[in-house]
Amino acid sequence: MTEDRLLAGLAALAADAPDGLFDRIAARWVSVPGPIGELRVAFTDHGVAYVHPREGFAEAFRERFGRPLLPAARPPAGLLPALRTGRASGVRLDLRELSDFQRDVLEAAREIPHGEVRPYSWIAARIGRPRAVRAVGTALADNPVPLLVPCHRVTRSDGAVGDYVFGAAAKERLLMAEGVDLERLRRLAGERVFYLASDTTGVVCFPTCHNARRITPAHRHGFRTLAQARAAGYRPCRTCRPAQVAPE
DNA sequence: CGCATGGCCCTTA
DNA sequence: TTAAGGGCCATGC
Repeated sequence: MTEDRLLAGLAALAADAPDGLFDRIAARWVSVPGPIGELRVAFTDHGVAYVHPREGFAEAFRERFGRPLLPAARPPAGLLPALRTGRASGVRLDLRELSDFQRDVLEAAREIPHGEVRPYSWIAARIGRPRAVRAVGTALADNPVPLLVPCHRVTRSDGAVGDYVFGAAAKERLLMAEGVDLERLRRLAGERVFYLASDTTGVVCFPTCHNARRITPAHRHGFRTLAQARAAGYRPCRTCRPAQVAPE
């Protein structure tokens, strides 16, 4: 269409423009392998701006950003290892289009370690808006850079996996590939256990916290709420910070 | 213990 | 300016 040619023309002009101009006008894209199939990734000089399955990528990008796209010769620094390992700390992100709230949500989600999960309410508390739980879900649904911001590691407080921008099934696959024992989490949730404590350390954790995984069964105690764990004399783990959910 | 309900808050139309 | 609705949550049967 003529609109596409106009955009392509603008992009070509922008590509030859002085430093800094290009990424205010356009973006580049590459096709890369991802954990759930081939992905296309758009980026600017500021970092990765968009991650989307190959199917429908260009249309979705245009709808969202309304900017021209040019193919890139090579992926941005750190992208391939980030997607291969699921640890994305080494890749820069371009989140300039987002609201402050959305950026806060994504930054909090980025703190969740590989192989672990946290509730939506944990994110809400972490960014200082403990009641904005639904809004957190909305912000994650709009995450422009899934996988790099691991929104698949945000799950529901009742133990269910919850929804995902690429579908709940993909979320489960990603988590299992990271070593999250969903079966065990479901079993615990069935017993209404959402926190695990150790009577040797006196610390209470989220079940997937790497500190919780090492608790010897004989010393492990499950709790339904953080308040109950506290009442039993446990203090919240400083690594997984379950206190974020129920401050006080 | 599964389901319904009211609550909350950010974004968009 | 307002209103509606969403990757949720806590509570109450």
